[in-house]
Amino acid sequence: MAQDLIGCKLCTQTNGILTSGIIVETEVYNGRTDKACHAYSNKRTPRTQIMYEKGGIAYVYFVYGMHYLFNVVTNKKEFADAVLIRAIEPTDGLEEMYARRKMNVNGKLLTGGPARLAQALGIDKQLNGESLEGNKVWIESRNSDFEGELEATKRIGVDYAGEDANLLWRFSIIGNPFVSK
DNA sequence: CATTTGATGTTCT
DNA sequence: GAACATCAAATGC
Repeated sequence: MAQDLIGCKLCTQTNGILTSGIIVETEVYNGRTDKACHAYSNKRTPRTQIMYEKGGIAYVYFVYGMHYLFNVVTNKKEFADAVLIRAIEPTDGLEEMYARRKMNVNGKLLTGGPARLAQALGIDKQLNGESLEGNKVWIESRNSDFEGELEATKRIGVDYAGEDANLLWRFSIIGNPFVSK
């Protein structure tokens, strides 16, 4: 799923304004075997509950006191798996993204990074649990002429997860300028 | 350039 | 009370 999502277009629409971007970097989280997952060992808390729903909805959570991160819930009901969207390449609604990010130039600082893309797309906890088939947030299929080449690397910021920190569960398009380094 | 540090609040123990 | 799937500004070369 994480590999298939790359090249697809993530879209949001709030107050009638469309903003979107092509997904260029993702990470996998597995709720049964992965110490880096909030739902590791099938842990259920008010926060993780949303990951146990049937796939096709958003999991949005807050970290470091100031950032929202956007994930796609991917598995069957009761199987808490998710894919974190780490970077997108902006396509629609550039002006709105500049305003939300308080910036005025396109580049990796606009949407390269999980908290940056969430801010650019206007994603916050109100979208937690939202269907990805609705009209607030959705994902469009990859273009048939998509030619990006993927690489698998270690996940970012999960050193606390012991050996699971070494899993090659981060996927990105080789050479894409919006991918974090 | 690289590295450090401060901002900030929700979640879980 | 500690940890946290981060970022940007400030510092040190």
